[in-house]
Amino acid sequence: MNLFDLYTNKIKKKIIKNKSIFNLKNQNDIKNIVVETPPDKFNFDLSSNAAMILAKNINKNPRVIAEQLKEILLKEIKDFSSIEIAGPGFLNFKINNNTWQKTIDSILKSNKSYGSNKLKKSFNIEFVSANPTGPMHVGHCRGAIFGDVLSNLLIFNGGKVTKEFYINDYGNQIENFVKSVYLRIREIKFKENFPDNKSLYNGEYIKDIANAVLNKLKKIKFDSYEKDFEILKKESLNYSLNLIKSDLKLLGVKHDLFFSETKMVKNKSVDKIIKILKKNNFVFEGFLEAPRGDDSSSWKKTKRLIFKSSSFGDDTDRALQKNDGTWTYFANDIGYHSTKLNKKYDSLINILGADHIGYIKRISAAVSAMSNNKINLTCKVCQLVKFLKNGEPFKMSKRSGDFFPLNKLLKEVNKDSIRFMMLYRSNDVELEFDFKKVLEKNKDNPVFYVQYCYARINSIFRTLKIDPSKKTSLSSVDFKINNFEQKLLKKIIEWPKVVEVASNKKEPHRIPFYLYELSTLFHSYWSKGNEDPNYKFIKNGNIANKVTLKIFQIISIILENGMFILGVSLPKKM
RNA sequence: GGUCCCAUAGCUCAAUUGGAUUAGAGCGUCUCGCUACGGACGAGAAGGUUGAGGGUUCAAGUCCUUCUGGGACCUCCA
Repeated sequence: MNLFDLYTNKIKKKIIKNKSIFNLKNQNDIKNIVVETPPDKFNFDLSSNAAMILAKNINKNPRVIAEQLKEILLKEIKDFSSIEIAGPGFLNFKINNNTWQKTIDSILKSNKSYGSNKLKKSFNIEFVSANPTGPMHVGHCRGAIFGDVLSNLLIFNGGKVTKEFYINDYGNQIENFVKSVYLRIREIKFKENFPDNKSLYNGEYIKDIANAVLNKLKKIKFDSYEKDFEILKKESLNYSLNLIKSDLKLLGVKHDLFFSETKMVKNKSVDKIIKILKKNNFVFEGFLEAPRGDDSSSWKKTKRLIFKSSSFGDDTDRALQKNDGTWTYFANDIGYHSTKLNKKYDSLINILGADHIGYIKRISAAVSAMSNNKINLTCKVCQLVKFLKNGEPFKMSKRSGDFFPLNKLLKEVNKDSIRFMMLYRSNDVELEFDFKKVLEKNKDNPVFYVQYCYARINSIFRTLKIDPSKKTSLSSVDFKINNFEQKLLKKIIEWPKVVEVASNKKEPHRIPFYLYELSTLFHSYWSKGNEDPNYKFIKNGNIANKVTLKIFQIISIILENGMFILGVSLPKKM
């Protein structure tokens, strides 16, 4: 039930039916016709640019065409009580009572699926993919929530989604990590000093991991790093991956698949795909210039495999092999993405942090090369989050240094507030997260404001002793609405459109903004009753107008569906 | 030197995938409304050359281009 699509199609059909009047030669010429919500000042329910699009194609005055269209639409579509021509040639429509009644009942009937556009596509969304070298920090939080909510959104909209976590359990970083755990164990067991070395991980949490591993591996002597490496690696990675999983769980984020880089390297996925790319001339053997940067001393100009990413929009070609001939991170990632392509998703999506922007072009190039330009990888970037407390930059204790663990944040702020606020910004702007403010119970805090709206609606149903999920038919009732209800209905029919746009543009922030606006209209109506008794919707313990009740039922359905997408709770009482 | 993101009211941000003589919210400022259906709210006012210039379009905050300012990134790391 998307009225905008419904009437766009109806209007197009009527134009095609009367194409001689409009001199319409090609049906393609009207593809830009849309039905939208008119600005509030016009006091109409729907609007369309149809006349202007037609005018453009046949070079006529849009207002003249609007007149002709108005006649035809009023006569042939029975759903409008009036049509007005405004501005340069916009058509504004008022929906008649009969159609409102049908619309309301149909929305109530669709209930938990109201807003879904029955999109039939499959998606793979890779997000978080934090290095398994410790617990999650707050920097991961925005991307985690973004990915999770985008998934919920696409699922709600009818898509099939696989949520994936790529475990970077391979390479130098992992060796440094394992070595750090080993040295911490030596410190605990033999009182050896932990060396001062930049490449080692010296966060406090490494001690926790060391203790846990030590506890589990009681039989091992820890007298040789080389000898114990494999078992140490296995246990350390396992432990930190579990830390990450438990952090994610606290945030309400759950992945469908954890994909190990090591496993993929071992089963030769990388070698296979690079062989294919080589065969297709996307990979060649050559030399690269020494990289800019402070550590070019170890650089050797050796012959290595290079991917022609510049042929697919990247700025330069990229190395697939290191000095020693082993695969680069990029090569492994190509292997990883080839396994995603093998699973035949309609669309691949990666959620990245701002610090990985430079990586987008090359991995997108690789996906294009592997799929013959058929699949493109959509990368959504989440900009940085600035953490504040009462407007001041938040500083961690000296002990923990720069590392701000996610679970510490979760101890101060509940998951609902974190989730909602992390989405209350477009993903490509920096976000300020003040975790004093998000706990306030007032209008400054949008999470609360939306939840409060729902609580108020439920209080009405409690007062009336009516089960909010019970639906009665409107047909026998006189359809009468006031201006507040009119505005609410206008907003209500926007919901499927909001879901559609958010889903198409992959911009989940549109959901909380919409819920906030809907709540505003409701709170405004509620307060009007105090000012003017004519607007009280309960009179003598009974509902004054049954239509009002249905509108409130619909609002609560939308709030439920919206908060389901956001993964935020919605208490009936506060 | 390069790539990408951002710039809208005093502050923080929206803006229906290019729409409407009047660009919207919240906070802050000023004014007003409560023993109610839950005031944890609401109503009103003031506040703008949408960073600057040029272009495309019937229509530009939105697209293209140049410039200015802010941010992220620029290993064969992960």
